[in-house]
Amino acid sequence: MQVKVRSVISTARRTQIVRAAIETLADVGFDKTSFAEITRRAGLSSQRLISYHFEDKNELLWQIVNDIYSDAAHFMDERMKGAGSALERLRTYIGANLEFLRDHPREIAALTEIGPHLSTRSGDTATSMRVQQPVIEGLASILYEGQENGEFVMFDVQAVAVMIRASIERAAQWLHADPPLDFDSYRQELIHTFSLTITRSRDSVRNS
Amino acid sequence: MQVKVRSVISTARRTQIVRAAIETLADVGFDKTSFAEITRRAGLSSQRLISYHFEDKNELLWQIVNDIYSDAAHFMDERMKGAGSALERLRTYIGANLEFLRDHPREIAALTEIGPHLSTRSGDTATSMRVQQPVIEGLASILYEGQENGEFVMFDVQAVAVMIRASIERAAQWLHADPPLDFDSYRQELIHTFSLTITRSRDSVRNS
Amino acid sequence: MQVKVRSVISTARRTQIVRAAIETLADVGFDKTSFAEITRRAGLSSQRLISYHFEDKNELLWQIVNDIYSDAAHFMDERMKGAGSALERLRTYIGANLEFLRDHPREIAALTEIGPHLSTRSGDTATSMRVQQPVIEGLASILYEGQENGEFVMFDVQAVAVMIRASIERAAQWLHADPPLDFDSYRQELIHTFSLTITRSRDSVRNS
Amino acid sequence: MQVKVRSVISTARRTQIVRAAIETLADVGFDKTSFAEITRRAGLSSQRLISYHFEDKNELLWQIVNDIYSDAAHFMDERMKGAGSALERLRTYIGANLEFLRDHPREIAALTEIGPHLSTRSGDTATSMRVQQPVIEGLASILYEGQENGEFVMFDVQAVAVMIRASIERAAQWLHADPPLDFDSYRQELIHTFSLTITRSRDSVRNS
DNA sequence: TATGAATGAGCGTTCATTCAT
DNA sequence: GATGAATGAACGCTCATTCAT
Repeated sequence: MQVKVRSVISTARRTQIVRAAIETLADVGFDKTSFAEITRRAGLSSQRLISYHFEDKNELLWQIVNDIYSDAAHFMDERMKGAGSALERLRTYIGANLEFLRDHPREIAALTEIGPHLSTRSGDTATSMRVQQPVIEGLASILYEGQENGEFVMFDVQAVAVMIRASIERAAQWLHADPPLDFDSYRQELIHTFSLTITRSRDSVRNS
Repeated sequence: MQVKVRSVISTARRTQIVRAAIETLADVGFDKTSFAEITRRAGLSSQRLISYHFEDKNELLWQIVNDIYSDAAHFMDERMKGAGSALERLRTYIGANLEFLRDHPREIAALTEIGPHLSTRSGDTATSMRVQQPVIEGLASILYEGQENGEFVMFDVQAVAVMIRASIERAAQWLHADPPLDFDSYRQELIHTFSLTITRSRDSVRNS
Repeated sequence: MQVKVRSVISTARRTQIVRAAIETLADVGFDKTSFAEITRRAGLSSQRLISYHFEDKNELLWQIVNDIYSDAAHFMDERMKGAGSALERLRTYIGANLEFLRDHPREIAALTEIGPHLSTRSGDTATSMRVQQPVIEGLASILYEGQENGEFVMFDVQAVAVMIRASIERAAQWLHADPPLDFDSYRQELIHTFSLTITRSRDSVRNS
Repeated sequence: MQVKVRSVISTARRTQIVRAAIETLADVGFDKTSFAEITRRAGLSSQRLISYHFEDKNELLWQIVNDIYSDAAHFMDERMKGAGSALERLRTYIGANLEFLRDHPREIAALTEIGPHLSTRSGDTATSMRVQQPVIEGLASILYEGQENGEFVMFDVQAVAVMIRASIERAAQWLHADPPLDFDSYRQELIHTFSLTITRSRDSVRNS
């Protein structure tokens, strides 16, 4: 796999542009995030600077997504280090995720805006599913682990993973809504709810 | 408030256009849903027909949203009729919602596409929050009711309502993903999880 | 086959634009013939007028080519009417072709400029060969006819047809060069040369 | 006239670039032959390398043309050495020209692409005439010679020279067309046709 | 009620070239 | 001798909308 070597100065410029693009996306939304608008906000000398440093708009978008995902992954790894049992891992996972959301509202907003507009590098129709799938799987692996070692009861891992991710991600928009969701309360309810459901047998109550 | 009177023929045309717009949105996404594209797909005589029957693009979008919400509301009302207790109402609410999602994939897809692009009539920055707020409140009222009559324990209603809505709405994209989520299983897990959390006291287990 | 119906006014506009495009191509060459330049020269109110009346640049190009070919075909048909024998037909063909070239220098210049830049409607790589092939075949049919009825001797029809077309078409640029080619003299030499070669047996002199 | 002195290494680089440019022109045509594209194909380290070694694009184009013309001239000189009479010289001229075309398809393709885009060094509008004029004159001198020593009859030398050049040059595109022109047959017909016309008096047959 | 015609503003992208080492 | 970085100008094209019947 060919890895492009970039100079220090080039990398710095790319970082600057990515930063400006994130701010622009968060402020005015995807539709109005044109190269011209980014240029304006970043105070770049020319719009051409962007197309000079990025192959095309899609490459810029991917760079943004990757940068943010890298940050998030690094943050998560740090937090997950101390976690032992599957239950503890799950609680840490949820808590850390919510904290990242809370502390990086603009990055998350940018991600949300970009979501539906990502094209695969080969030009195929984009599908945000493809980006979310591995995220779901990461969470699912924690749940499987708990089931295997007997910490958790049996349940539909896929379904529960989707619910947890949905509940985490949806928090992003409500945390900065007006009035905002109460962060600590939401985290507690979220952790409580899913700790409960994965530790209580489905035998007793069956519902249509 | 001024209420516009429309002739039968005008209403029929609007319906036709709304239908075509929904199909277009579901097929090609928001970005490519131009008046020209809708015109093409609907076989309309002129693109001008759309701007004649709708003030502007935003009005068309609102019409689509309102039409679909009306359908959904009507469907929900029918299903909620027989439900007695708050718990039963909640379970019916979740189940009916999921069924509507499953049975109206194209309408939901259209709604999803439109979501981030709705502007208020006054031209202000759009906020999908404003559309979702009353939906959350509708659900919250069921939860409050259960708490008041002692069916449910005390918990953060707002938080739980958000989680439930998130879990419902996120189902839409996974139900038609490849491979798809198992509908019945997802419904069961969803109902089970939230039935559990609203009936079990938070006293015992406190988590960070 | 779907035939687009155009209003009188639309057709007039298209004609006006095609005319302006021909003049522009003849004056400044293909590279500088942008929509903006055509707009300027034609005194159009907006560059958008062109993309309104033509699907894209390629459609405009094809319209130009077709219009000129139609004119040429009509002119040729008129002149060929009286011609009887194959030899007479060939001489008329050559003479009429040269006259059209002489009398329509700007159209020919436009055609020459467009030549290498035509794309097939399906977007495939263009090949000027595909446009020239039928022209060669039209000429070849005259030569075959003469061979069959004994007016002409046997020779490589394809080769001679290519030479005649080359000699005709190349005249276009020299007729308006500085100093210009002498039209009457060129016509006479051209007709003489090929009348001779198609009526003299190849038996006697064979050359490497 | 100022003659630029170039180092060995500089000359080698120029040659490399010229070669890459020829291949690019032959493969993708003039329009897509940008510095960036040439750089890519040649595996050059930077697009800047081209503008470093060549004043501007036009100088690169002229270098290509001159290089190819030099090759052709050298090839022609070799072949023409043995030819004695004017007729023999003409036949050799035609044959050798066609062979060069056949054996250097990519160079000829490059030349054809460049043709209409050459500008004079002073920046004036290009004229391919100026490049072709001396070529015509070289051929015309053979014809004049034959007329003067009585080998050929009297005819319009300019006209016949243009026809011969046209017939030679047009062969280039048909030789590599699909299906291709038969090379040997075309050469024979070409030589036969023009041998004939320059040795037969115009007195007898006069045509309109 | 419907339509054709027109339009200004904006888009991402491409180009050869220049600046500064 | 070579290079990275930067740049203004232009391109074809798309958009929702307005004008005028």
